[in-house]
Amino acid sequence: MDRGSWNGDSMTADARPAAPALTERQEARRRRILHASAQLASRGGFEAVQMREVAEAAGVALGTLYRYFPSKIHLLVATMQDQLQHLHTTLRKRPPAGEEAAQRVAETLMRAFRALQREPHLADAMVRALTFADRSVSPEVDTVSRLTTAIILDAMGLEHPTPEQLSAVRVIEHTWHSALITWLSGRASIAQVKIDIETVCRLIDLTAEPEPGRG
Amino acid sequence: MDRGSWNGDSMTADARPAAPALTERQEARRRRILHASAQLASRGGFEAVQMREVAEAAGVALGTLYRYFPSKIHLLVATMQDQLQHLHTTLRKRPPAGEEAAQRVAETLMRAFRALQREPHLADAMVRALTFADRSVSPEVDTVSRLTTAIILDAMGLEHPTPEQLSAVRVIEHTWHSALITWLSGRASIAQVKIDIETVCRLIDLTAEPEPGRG
DNA sequence: GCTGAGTCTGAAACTTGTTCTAGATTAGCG
DNA sequence: CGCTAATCTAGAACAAGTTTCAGACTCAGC
Repeated sequence: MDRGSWNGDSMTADARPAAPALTERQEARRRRILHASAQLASRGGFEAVQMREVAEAAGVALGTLYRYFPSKIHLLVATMQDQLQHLHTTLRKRPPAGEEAAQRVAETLMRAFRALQREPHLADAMVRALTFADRSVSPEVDTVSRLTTAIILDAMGLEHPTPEQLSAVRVIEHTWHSALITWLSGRASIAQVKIDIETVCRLIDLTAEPEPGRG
Repeated sequence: MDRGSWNGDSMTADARPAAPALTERQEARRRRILHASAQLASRGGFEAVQMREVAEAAGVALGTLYRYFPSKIHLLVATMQDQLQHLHTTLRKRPPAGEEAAQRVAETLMRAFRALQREPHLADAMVRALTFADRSVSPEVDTVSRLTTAIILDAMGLEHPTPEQLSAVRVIEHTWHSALITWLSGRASIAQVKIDIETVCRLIDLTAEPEPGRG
């Protein structure tokens, strides 16, 4: 059971060694870029996020954009990181209310899903980038994955998941991403996504280890 | 220029009407193209499948390639269709031997997985195309999905699945695609993919309904 | 065999992600 | 303040997917 050494409390998902303390203006540039990216994505999805337009909207030269984010995929995955962090904070303020872990996870994911429905184009851009990412984006995609895992574990209310439970969580994540894709590409309805999420969440019950002293 | 009327003919149950009786030379061209695509993909994955190179390797003009497959994604999804059909035939010759449906499905998917491992670059190209496909490729992606469903249902040995079981199959497919992606991008090991597949296949047990009658 | 519609070819053009270059600006430092 | 290295800018250039077009070819029907 190796969980790596990341501590789940702080929001600094800084798993990259090469993050040498940006100046204030640089931090501002970075935020402008991410904002422009999200804005363009919201308007027209993956294709609408064109690097020249992002650069212009962010008031930054194309070369600079590429210095901050080495590819369009990197940019969109970073955008997703941003949005997920937002979601995580929101969710922590109002945790799901179900009695069973499976219920709570399903509710959490459906809440996230509804948030995505409000900006389907943005969802499209982020999810497509996430699944299209190749090895060069692995660290960033991994960060997103860890964030998602954290959100699900939060909903389950688990501090020390068993390997079995971690596997169930991974499967839930798989289903979550893939179901999103089928919805985004118009091959599955919202109702179907809901059913799939509820179906996969039943896996949690299978791995629910009877904790000593509980029930 | 629209190719116009394809409706005058017999209405076969085949849900692929976009192929109005190719001549022999056209069929040959199509096969050459798919072959070239698979070959280039095997060598260097998604990026190595360059439309100009596919055209040249297939001995066909670029415009012709685009007439047969309106985009690189269409081409690669069609390539996947081809390979899946192959796999399906192979699997039917030697069906999985497990006693439980869940076992058989897991075995089937692991067999498919091993086949993909033999051509990881090809797998990369096909799976990336599949998940990156947008709405314009929905029909083709759907065909692939139905093929996959058929393979899984075959392994389960089901003729008339319940909606619940179909949902489980969809979740298995989700997991299958997404697990493949994490493996291809180097974020999950082969062992982990195996565990995830086995985990999700446990869902089948949950929906295993006794054959005669329902509660 | 001749014709006309549809198809194929070769090549150029266009689009958008990415890279490169030369000069201007900024940040850190003595 | 003045210096130097790093960063930023504008813009050209390059790469690969896609589109377009004029002309050559194929094929079904006469």
